[in-house]
Amino acid sequence: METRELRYFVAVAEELHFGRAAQRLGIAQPPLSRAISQLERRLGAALLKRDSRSVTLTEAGAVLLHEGRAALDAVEAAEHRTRRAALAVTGRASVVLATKAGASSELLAKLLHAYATEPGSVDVDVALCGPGEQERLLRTGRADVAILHHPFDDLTGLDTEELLTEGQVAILPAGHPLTTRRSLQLSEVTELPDLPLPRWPGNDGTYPDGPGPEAQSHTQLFQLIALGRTLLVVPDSARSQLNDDLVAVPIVDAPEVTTVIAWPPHSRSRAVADLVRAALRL
Amino acid sequence: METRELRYFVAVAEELHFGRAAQRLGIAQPPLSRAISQLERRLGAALLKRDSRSVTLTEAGAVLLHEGRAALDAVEAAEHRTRRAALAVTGRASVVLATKAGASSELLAKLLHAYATEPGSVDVDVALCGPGEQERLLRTGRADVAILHHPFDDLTGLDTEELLTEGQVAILPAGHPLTTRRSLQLSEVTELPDLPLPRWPGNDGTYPDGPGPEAQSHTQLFQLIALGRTLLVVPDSARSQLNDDLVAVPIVDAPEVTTVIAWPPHSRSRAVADLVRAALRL
DNA sequence: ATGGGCGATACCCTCAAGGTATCGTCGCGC
DNA sequence: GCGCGACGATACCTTGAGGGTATCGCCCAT
Repeated sequence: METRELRYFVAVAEELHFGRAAQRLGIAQPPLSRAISQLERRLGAALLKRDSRSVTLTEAGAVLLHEGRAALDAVEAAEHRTRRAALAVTGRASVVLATKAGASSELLAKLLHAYATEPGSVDVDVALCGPGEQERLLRTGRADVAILHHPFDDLTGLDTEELLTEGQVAILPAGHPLTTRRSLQLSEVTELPDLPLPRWPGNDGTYPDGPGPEAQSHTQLFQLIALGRTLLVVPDSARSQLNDDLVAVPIVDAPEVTTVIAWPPHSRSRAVADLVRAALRL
Repeated sequence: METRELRYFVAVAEELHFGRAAQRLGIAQPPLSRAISQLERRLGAALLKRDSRSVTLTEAGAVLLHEGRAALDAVEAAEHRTRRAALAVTGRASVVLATKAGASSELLAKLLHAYATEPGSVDVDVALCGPGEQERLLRTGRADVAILHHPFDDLTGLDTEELLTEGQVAILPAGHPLTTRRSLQLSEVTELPDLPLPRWPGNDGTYPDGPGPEAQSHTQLFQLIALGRTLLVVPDSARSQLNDDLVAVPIVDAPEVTTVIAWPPHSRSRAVADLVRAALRL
């Protein structure tokens, strides 16, 4: 199977529409139709059900969509890592560390400092990512290490070491009635009519429906809380970034959040190993 | 990058010889040379150093060899799993479980029984593998689950659950002086001049050099031990397969062996999940 | 009934991938 | 020191896979 075929199939499987998929791929629709049916013939499996008015995935098609995405990621990763390995020879080596913007900043600062003072350390490029984006960077080889948060991020297929486990707190506007409490239940904050949870853009850039305000950045979000428009449930360490307008109250029954350092399997990079070791020593 | 290019590069990188690689790929040498230099141009990186008498990998080339193998495995896995998903619809579904021939047979029997009695269980095809082979089957999608043994098998990039941790014993011919001992040190058995460790064929089918006898199967191996030609260091549970000719003596300082059940990341198979759950209940 | 949306088919064209012949270079043996 | 042989690169040709345009067939909505 060629990666071109996989890319074609993934495009159709995602769009569920040959015309749009072809447009996205920058080719005409007929060659795309042919490529897909050829792929189906070679695999000996129906991947799509063409229902004259709509296209749907078959069981096998759903499998190929998942596995194919992973395979395309792996190919892309091979390409990126090779390019970066070549760069490292003709000049300064560097590692790319992906981290969620605004999360674990204290831990990150300590890590960077600890690593930088090690002998043989290289430059660390920090990539500040939106939610879920870091995982993608790791899997496609655009990043070498990442700071992830279990159970929010999907760790399957990545090698990880746990760094820190902590509870979660609710971030509330100063003066809100709940700020007088010493602790809260999760159920008390998720369904507050006066403070609906904010909505984040999905991977396609659109917002889910709901009552909460649309958020783009952490600073904007904190401002929205201060204005009494929403609230937030975050790991304990985020307290350090609060100002006087905001109050944190522990939520006793929220799932624990584990901050992990993650890297792609089979990583042969000395720098990645050093970074992980530095992180474990913190 | 197309998988064809990757296959070409991996072939050359493994053979370190354009002619042989071309032969292996079933094409002529000139198009291969061209394909590789084209790949190098597109990546903007030298992958091979052509030293007029020999071909060697550059730093970037070594990275691409590793990552490229993983990517090719992922593509192959996508193909296999799709085919099997299609088969599962048109007839009986099944899972392929890979296990090392002759290892953990008791645990395996219990697992298969426990799973078979579960509601909704499907047929389990057991693939008996040579050393290291199971991992490959998993990564290339020809198997869905595997029983692996840490630290012998490489678990990076696989999801695992631990099933059993045990010490190791030396398997000696009955009557050997060491069989009178209640326990042994690892150093006492690895360098015995009268009982050299056996040699297993590598992935290429050839045997490494050394004094020990060449082994092909476990039964053959046990016979070789009984004949006083070699000895073996294996996990404790292998004792159950011994007959009167053989004696097991614990080795106190051998690394502990953990038997794990492993499956590829992102597995969406119900049967795999059920198998893992059954294994954990043992 | 009919027009429009959508995937499949028919047919053509182009270029990239593969083949053959040959060159350039470098060890090595006589 | 010379020529031979091994090996990768280059030159040039051929073919077919992949892409484009035009059009069909089918179904649903109006």
